[in-house]
Amino acid sequence: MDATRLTPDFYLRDVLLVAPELVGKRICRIYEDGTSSSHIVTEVEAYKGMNDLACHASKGRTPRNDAMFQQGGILYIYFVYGMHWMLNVVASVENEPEAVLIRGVAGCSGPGRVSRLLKIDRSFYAENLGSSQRIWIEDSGLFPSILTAPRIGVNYAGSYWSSRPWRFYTNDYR
DNA sequence: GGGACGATTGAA
DNA sequence: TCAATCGTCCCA
Repeated sequence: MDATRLTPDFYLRDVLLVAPELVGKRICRIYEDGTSSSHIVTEVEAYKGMNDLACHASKGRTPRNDAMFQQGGILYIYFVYGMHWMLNVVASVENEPEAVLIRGVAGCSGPGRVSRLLKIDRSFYAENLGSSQRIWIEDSGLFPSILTAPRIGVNYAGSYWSSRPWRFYTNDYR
C-alpha cells in the first residue's frame, strides 16, 4: 500500500530543499474507524533554525517545540489561538530545528483546516513518518510548478524574516 | 499565580 | 475588522 512512502533520508536535508519538494507529494492517513484518505500537498512554509525569528526554535528548546530539534522525518504538532492544531514535518538532522508547516492540500486551504480534515491532534506529536501506521507521505510521481511567497502570519518576526520567500505552493491541483 | 500572545479561522 | 479560545512561557 505504501510502496512509495518517502524514506527517512528525504527529510534529513535542509528544510529549504525539503519544503518545496513536499509540494505535490501525497499525504496518506488511516483513521481510527479503518477508513483512509490521501491528499496532494499544495502549500507549505519552511521554518529554519534558531536564527529564524519566525521559527519557534528561535526562542530556544522547550517541551513544546522539542520535536523540531529531533531528527527529521517526524511530526511537530502544536496548538494555536486556542483552537487550531498545526501540522508540521520536521526536516534536517538532530539539533538543527527545522520544520515544514503544511498549509494546504488539494481542495483544502489553511493549516488549521488541513489538520481538521486529517483529524490531527496532540497524539501525533513526534509521530514518525517512516514507520507510522496512521499517517505517512508518499511520492506521487507528480512534478507541479512551484511558486514562492513570503510566509503568512509572522510579522512579529520583523521585516527581514517575514519577507523571506519561504512559502512554497502550486496552483496545479485546484 | 498572573498575564500576554499566537505559523488561524469564520463571521460581521 | 474582530471575536473566539487556551496552551505555553515569562515574570513575580
